Amino acid sequence: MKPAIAQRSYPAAVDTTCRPPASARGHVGLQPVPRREEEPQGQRQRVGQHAHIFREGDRADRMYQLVDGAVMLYKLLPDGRRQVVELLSAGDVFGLSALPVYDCSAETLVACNVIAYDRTAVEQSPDLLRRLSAHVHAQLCALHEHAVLLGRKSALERVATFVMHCVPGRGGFNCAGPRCGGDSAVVRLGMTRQEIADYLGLTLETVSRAFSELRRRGIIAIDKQEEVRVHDVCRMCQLTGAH
Amino acid sequence: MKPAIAQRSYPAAVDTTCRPPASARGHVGLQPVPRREEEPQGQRQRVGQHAHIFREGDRADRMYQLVDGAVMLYKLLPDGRRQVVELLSAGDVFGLSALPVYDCSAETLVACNVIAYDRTAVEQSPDLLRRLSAHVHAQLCALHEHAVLLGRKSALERVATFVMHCVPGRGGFNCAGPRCGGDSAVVRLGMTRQEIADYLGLTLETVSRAFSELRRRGIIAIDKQEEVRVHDVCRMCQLTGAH
DNA sequence: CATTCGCATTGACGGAAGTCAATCCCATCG
DNA sequence: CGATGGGATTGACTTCCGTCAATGCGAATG
Repeated sequence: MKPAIAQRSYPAAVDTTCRPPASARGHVGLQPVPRREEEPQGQRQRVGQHAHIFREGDRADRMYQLVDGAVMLYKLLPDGRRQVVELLSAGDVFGLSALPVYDCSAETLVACNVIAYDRTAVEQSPDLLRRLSAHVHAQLCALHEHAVLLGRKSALERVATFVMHCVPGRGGFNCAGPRCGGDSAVVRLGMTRQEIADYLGLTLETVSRAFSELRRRGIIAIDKQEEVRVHDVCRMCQLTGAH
Repeated sequence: MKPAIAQRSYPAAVDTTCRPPASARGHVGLQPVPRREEEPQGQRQRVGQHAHIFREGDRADRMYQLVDGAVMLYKLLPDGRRQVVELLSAGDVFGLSALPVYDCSAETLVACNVIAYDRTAVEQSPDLLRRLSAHVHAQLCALHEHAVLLGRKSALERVATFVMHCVPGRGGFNCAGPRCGGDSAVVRLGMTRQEIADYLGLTLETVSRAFSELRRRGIIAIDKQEEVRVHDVCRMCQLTGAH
């Protein structure tokens, strides 16, 4: 009956609005920080690690831009399956919604600084809107790319893509640069296997096996569990399926 | 070696820019239509069925809004795997890109009317930008929802979700309305099994089997291959995984 | 009417990835 | 230092879905 695709499930959402359980780690971590004049109508805030900035179903009266750190946006199915729908880094915009409520939850992966804007203020400031739009368009492209990953890539390709995505110079999937030499790189993942799995549409076991397979092939070494040394960036790049 | 996930593949893209083959059905179908004054800086155009409006890798100097009809946006992997990343209907915006080239291809499913805007014109018209933003935000939510489908749903759930998405009154996944009575509905899919498969991250055989399974369970009847009669909308809704 | 062509359906089979469960590896802490 | 616990790894088994191939079906065409 229940699909075998269910993966490791999260505590079931309590009601039909898909609000995640309050038992999730971390809690409100928003701390107002003295207003900075560079951000005209926004309010700069500091958020602790593993804290929720908002949850699916909350009233969407504010939107955010990430100054530094990393945030993940995720959605839950009522039976507890989770999908991380976006990974955000500095500059990215989140909390936009066409509806009066947020369509997903936002949780920090590390301590972050964000700028919070009133939703109405954004709509009334053409300048602000234009600046944010550029970021939104980039995120649309990233979502398209991620749909390809989720819909068409094998587990190994997904993990390889994810690792490449974490390589500093080559972030954002544009790893087809002219000099794709066999140089190495060290990558900090900053996410647990479970979080990676929920981002890649896999289970944590499959993610772990993929890492082991990459290690077995001599493409990576796993130094400190969260730290991956990519021996041959070029070979890794070819495993992503995009080249 | 080659992942078993490769599915039925399309003619391999010719170069590293992932430009789809010119052999794809349909061709340039843009026909300028007399300027209408309701659309300040846009140019209204008619596009034939199965025509490409732009292709992945083309210079992204224009963006579009769909007036009526249906368009699909897709991306190709170099080995020919295809993923339809968005299905667009009236009002939706497409052709935005953070890069100077389009990140995906746009092909009409039926004859359409579109409004084409110069990219620069949009960026300089606050009013236009604001109006389009609302649609973009809705599309972001749709992409999030689709990521959940691709990452976490079974084949049957994917197909059920797709069919529900086509039910007129309940489009856009908001099928949890108060009166979810056992009423029936007739749905025009307007896509081949292969196109549906490429949208849902499946193969056409799996899509076909899912339809057969739904028929076997008495939930739908397939009248004219493209026309599905949903006997019990409520039961169908429960199969989507979202309820 | 018979042919053809594109698409859909169905079956048999295999493999990639999910499930369940045991073990391992650190980091933290009493 | 040993105990504890959260995460990661690995193995055995299962299953969903992809692959390959045969057949069906309706529309268009000669």
